[in-house]
Amino acid sequence: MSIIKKLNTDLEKLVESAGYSVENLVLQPSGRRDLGQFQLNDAMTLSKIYKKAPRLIAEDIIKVIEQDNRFTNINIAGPGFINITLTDEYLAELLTEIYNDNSLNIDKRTKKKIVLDYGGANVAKALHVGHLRSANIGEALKRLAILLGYEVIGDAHLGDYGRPLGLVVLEIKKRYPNLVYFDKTYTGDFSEVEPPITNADLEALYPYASNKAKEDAMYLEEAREITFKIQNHERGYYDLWKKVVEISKRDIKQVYDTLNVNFELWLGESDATEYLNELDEIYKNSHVLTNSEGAQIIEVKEESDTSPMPPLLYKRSNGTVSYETTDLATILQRKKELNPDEIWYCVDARQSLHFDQVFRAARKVKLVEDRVELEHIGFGTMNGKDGKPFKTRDGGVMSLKGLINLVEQETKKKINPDTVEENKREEVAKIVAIAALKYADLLPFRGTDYIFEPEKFADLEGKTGPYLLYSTIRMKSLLKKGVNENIGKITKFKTETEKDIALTIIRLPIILNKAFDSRSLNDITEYIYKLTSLYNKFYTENKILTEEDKELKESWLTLTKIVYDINMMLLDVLAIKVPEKM
RNA sequence: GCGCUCGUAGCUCAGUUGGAUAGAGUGUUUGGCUACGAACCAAAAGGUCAGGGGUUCGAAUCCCUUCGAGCGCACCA
Repeated sequence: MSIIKKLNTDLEKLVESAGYSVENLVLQPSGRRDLGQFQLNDAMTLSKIYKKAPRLIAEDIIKVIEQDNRFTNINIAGPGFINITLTDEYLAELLTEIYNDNSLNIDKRTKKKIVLDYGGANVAKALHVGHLRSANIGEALKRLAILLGYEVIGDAHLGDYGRPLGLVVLEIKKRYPNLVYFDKTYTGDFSEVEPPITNADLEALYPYASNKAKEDAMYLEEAREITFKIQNHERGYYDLWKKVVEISKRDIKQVYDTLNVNFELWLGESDATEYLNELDEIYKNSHVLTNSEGAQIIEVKEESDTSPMPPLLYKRSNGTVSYETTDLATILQRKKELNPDEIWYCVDARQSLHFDQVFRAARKVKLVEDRVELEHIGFGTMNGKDGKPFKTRDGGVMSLKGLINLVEQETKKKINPDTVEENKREEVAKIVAIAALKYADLLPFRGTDYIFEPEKFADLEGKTGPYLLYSTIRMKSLLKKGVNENIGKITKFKTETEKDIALTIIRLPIILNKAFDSRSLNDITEYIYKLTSLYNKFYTENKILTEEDKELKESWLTLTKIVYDINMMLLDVLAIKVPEKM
């Protein structure tokens, strides 16, 4: 159990010993730091239950708290706020404990297995700025969950199955009609044939084919037929499609690597197709499929609905499966192959209706047991200044590679030539650029839209990734210079700033829990900034290495080490790397 | 039309299981490097929390309502 949690429990017992039963007592940082470090608001809530003036209750409570020598400066203010301060000795003791065992500053949870579906990459399409959030949030949530004791399997779940692939294969056929893949008389092994296509070709092919399909109904129909052929594993088409996936996947993986995003699984929609027959059996036997305008649908309305709920499209009238259906097949696949306790989808919030439908359809036939949680972790759209999904000046989408490059140009200019060797500057500039990008992206709350400005990501001062890296490296540098000094015990504080740092440190478990429960990283990004800026203030207020009071010097170095360790841990959760120097 | 998400400082965003005086960053003005790394630190100015009503000891937060924005509403994924 974490120190802060134990503190809450202890106080809860104290309040109970005063004659009041209280649930989930929370020691909050005081809004009036001039009156105390923490505040308890429970006297006001209790007054309703016990029908007694809150000030009288507060007086009863402080009488017992005063008996506990860990607390000091206990007072009542306003309608019944109880302010509490920890004694310096006790606070110092807590910090020393944390230094010796950082598990005292984290609340582990009971282990569960989570399959996390994130990334959102599609085959034959370049990753663009819209893919940034899913990758960043998904990867960070994964790492956070692991830190808290879960087992997490991240799956890229590539979009490798729908009409886009039909379009791409069709366009390849138009341009290279003589490829053996389209030769019905060819009987050889396709796996040995390399199509003359690069990833760059694919990225250009798809938009071309997509636009053409919008104008040309015949073309669209042809693409549909090819999609159908691929889905039915027709020789040649199916094999070419597999090659396309392979080429594309290599490039996608490279961009994710740059972003420190690593998937345990690289399955795609198509990998679930081997479960389609079984899925059909399940749905047919349950008699939930109905025909509608030639298509098969599943009604997912529920009696409790207060608004219309459209049915789920199970199979299109032309026989192809919809992506609702591949998602259902994927649930079945994950159930069979991984048997998770929870399945999370880190996907754009605009798809909430889709997931609502899929989850309902899955529940309807118990594709997974009721205990298995299915959760859509939707995130907001990156909009342009006009409030609409971001487009570049010429109306196109900005590629992720392009954005990374842009930020890297900025970080390159600021690398310190005195500390970073010339042959490492390129690499360091990249690490710093990725930090800037990821931190800026994780700073707003997950669920709301935010305005995307490339310049904002290239901003390197203030509340930014580079600020955190710079500060953390400076701490490390300090610790290195003080390597022969005593470290390991905090015995005293000299300034209020140090105590603020200490109080921030012991609140870490609350932040981690809140971030996890809200499935958003902004609590963590805010917290690292808060901790770091407090430390920087302390750093400029005091000269640590030349301090003559030995105990104070040891306290300061120990405090530095704790902050440094927390920063390293949290930056790792955010999947942000820290360079040696910058 | 129905539904979802929102509206907080010039700009970009936090804060919403109801707590005291609504916070950051940026921008503007100003001060601090012969000092452990100045991508740093400090200070000032900047608010009708979209408008109105309600609930109560207390509302940016909960309820109602008006206005405004974005998104979604089966044969794309």
